[in-house]
Amino acid sequence: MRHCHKWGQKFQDYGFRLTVSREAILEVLSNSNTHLSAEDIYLAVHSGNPAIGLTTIYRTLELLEHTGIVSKFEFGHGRAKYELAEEFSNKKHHHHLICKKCRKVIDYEDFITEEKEYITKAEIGLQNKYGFDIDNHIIHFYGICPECKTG
Amino acid sequence: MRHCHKWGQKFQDYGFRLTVSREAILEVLSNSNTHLSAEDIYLAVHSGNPAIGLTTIYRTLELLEHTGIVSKFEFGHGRAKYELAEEFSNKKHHHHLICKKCRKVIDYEDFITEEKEYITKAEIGLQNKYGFDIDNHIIHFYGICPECKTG
DNA sequence: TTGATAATGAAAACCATTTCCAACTATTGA
DNA sequence: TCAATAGTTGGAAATGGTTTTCATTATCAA
Ligand SMILES: [Mn+2]
Ligand SMILES: [Mn+2]
Ligand SMILES: [Zn+2]
Ligand SMILES: [Zn+2]
Repeated sequence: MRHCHKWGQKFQDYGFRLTVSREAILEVLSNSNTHLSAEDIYLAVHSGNPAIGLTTIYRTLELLEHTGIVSKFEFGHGRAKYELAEEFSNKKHHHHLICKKCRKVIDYEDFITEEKEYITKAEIGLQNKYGFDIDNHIIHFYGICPECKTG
Repeated sequence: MRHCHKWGQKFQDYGFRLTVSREAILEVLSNSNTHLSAEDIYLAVHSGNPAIGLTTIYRTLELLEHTGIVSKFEFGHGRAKYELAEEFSNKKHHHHLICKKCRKVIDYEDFITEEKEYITKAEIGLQNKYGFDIDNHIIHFYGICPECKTG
């Protein structure tokens, strides 16, 4: 095992090999504090290792999402965005505030205590009523950001 | 004014013409109680009026979303889904429970009282802190449905 | 080493959505 | 009534993010 990052073990536990490309992609994701598109990651990885192709980025992201190491978001802007999952990130549990005009996405960590209370109650109730095993949720607020209001 | 549907007025208030195609599309949307893709709507509309093209479906849906008559959802399954907005639908305020395996989407209206309490507080707080004008929110729960668990 | 299996890059395919454009339709004002 | 104007339309083509294909290469266990 090359590195002993927290994600490395989990990834290998799934039977996947921790290759140079895959580590480079995870490196980019953990050094970023925003949401990255596949192309963003491709360009960043490329500067250190130009041999890595875009196909590998997509394939790796699929595995990382499947293993729960990264979270994939569709904000409705035509391309998926990725970020390290809560468990592997230095970011806290957060949700998203999205400007409908300029498409800016803000991470916010406010009101998480109140949220947790509501989410927990809803999850338990929905699991009982609909028989789902719920393991994830998404909350997005949509509006117009201050820059777009005045601009 | 051909019909006096609640949406007709709003649509024309925006300066758009209420054409046969557009009414046909709205008719399909209001007779459905699930989320429809552009192609779903195209096929349904086609049975009554084969002259209406897919391009018109997309164009009309864009206008309807812009005027707030329909809501557009990206569940992450490759195609957008549409449903009549709360104000024009006979459905109540609801959110979505999504199976990660079979991609089934369940509308639920449970825990809306508790939700409203949390959402209102968060909206006000976020508007103050980040200066956004928030007018919409989305809550999705992801998990595995009972059929996919046993199947 | 060796052989089996997994991972890779480049090019091509895919496919939902958008764009273009020429024809058509509704509205307006002489 | 009749243009002139502006809005709407369908089909074909283009777009662009993502996935598939396939031949080659890297990894790992024996
Ligand atoms: Mn985020
Ligand atoms: Mn719904
Ligand atoms: Zn903005
Ligand atoms: Zn299912």
